[in-house]
Amino acid sequence: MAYKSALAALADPTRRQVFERLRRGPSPVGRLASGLPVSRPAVSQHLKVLKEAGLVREEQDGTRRIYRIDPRGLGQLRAWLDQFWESALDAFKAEVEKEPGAGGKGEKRP
Amino acid sequence: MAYKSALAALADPTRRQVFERLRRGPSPVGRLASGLPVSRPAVSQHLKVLKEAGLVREEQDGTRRIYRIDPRGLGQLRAWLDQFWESALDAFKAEVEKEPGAGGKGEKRP
DNA sequence: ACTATATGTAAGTTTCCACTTACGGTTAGT
DNA sequence: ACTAACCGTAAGTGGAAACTTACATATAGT
Repeated sequence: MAYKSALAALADPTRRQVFERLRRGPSPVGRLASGLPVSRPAVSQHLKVLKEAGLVREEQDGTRRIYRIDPRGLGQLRAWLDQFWESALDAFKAEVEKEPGAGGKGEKRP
Repeated sequence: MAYKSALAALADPTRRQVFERLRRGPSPVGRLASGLPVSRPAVSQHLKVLKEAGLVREEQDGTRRIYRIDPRGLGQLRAWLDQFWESALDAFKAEVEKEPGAGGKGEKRP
């Protein structure tokens, strides 16, 4: 049931920027904050939300904390999405089979 | 770039309930609203957001509007997620290969 | 034509959240 | 021990957004 917090976390634009920046590899907080239009404490708060959603992992290295993407939360979100994906495809297939002869409104060359 | 609005749309709990209810098949607005803890106009507003995000489709049938899940927005969201999925797996693999002999902290049977 | 049903929209309110500034804590170096 | 660097947390504030009530619109049936 962690897909809920993952969705809420990735909904915010700034938080998404932080997350997308981590896609290029692990990084300490200060480096993430530089280049972003918000303050460093804001980035810290965003990282906390991402961490609680299972989307990032934290590792201490001396005085800095290295953050990296955690595949766990990503996997749960993907699994949740796939449910809808299969349902939507099934429904679409069933609807196409229900219309026998013509192709419906989307007919090619009238 | 529609994955942004899709994420924002699915972040809200009530909107997610509407969307998950549509997973069982198409439905008019009134039926969606009954059984939800919010008013019917609220559901209408949520459906508008979901529609603009490409997550649902609308079809008029007499005096009612039938809503159903639209695979388009779902697909874009899935594609965006897969980028991170592959990146995260690559990074994880590279990190494992970087530690040669021992298995790190996760060693089995010390 | 009139009524009832089903839905979208406008206006207003309240709650929540992203952000900033200020502060405290921890580690490395001299 | 003292200083500097790096980071998390607390408190406060502005703005967005989810919700309700009230109103407008369109279709179907008699």
